[in-house]
Amino acid sequence: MRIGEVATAAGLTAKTLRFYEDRELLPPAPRTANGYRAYRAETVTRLDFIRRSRSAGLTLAQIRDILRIRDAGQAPCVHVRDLLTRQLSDLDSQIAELVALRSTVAQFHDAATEADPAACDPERICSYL
Amino acid sequence: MRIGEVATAAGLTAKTLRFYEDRELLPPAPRTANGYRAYRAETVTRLDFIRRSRSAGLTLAQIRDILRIRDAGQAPCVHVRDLLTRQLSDLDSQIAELVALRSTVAQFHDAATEADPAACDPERICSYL
DNA sequence: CTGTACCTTCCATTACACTGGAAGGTCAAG
DNA sequence: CTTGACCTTCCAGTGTAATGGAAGGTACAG
Repeated sequence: MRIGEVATAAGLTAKTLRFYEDRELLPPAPRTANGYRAYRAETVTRLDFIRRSRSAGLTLAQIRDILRIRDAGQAPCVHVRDLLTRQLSDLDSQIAELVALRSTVAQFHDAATEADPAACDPERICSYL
Repeated sequence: MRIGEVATAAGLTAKTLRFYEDRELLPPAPRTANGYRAYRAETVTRLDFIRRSRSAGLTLAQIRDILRIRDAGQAPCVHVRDLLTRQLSDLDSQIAELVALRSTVAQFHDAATEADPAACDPERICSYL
């Protein structure tokens, strides 16, 4: 399969596949006589895995590490479990941060909605913030 | 006041102040005979405003726009109110996205915790994802 | 022979807010 | 006279995941 075929099958672009090869998520593809990349059909499966992992919010570097373990012939279970645990707690922190920010902004917003524009002190630039 | 003094007073670095000048959050500072930037004490107030705005999650471009309005002699109230309204709804979307992602990851994580590593199919790379 | 649809590499760019470093000027103290 | 702490400009890089485009090679149809 040529790069465009694989890309279409995986719902990506040829550019992205070359980029993934550069980032070592795909092994260097064997080439045909004219220099075109020649992929096996399993590559689509691998790209599906990458897509699922991306949808779990894993970075390309994290996915690359999982793939390296699998490519070394080992089961990446333990690694993946740890990754997901960390990902969960990262998400919890991020959500907590955003919720806190939301409440700060909501306060500013309430102040801005209720306050009297005439009370503004130009020195302070904006009395709502 | 020289740049280092102002930076220290505002809890920033001289680099950041030059960067803010470049991004037009600070007007070009007047210079002393030797070319050093000479700031008035009010600059610290302006930087405090910038800090408060940053802590509300506003971008430097948004803050720059507020400052432009104020520098033009007008009260930026209405603009700020709109900005905060949009900021609130942006935050709500972001939080919703992260919460959804968290639930996806939690499912993967539960699968990874309960599943049997022996059931892994190397072809699929990782049966948890 | 030409058009077109592919493919190749390499370099630059996007958004965000800085940060690092090079190369050099200025000023007061010791 | 040198050391050290400042200051100046300008260029490049950080991290993320691609995307855009130039310049050129390949394959096949009409």
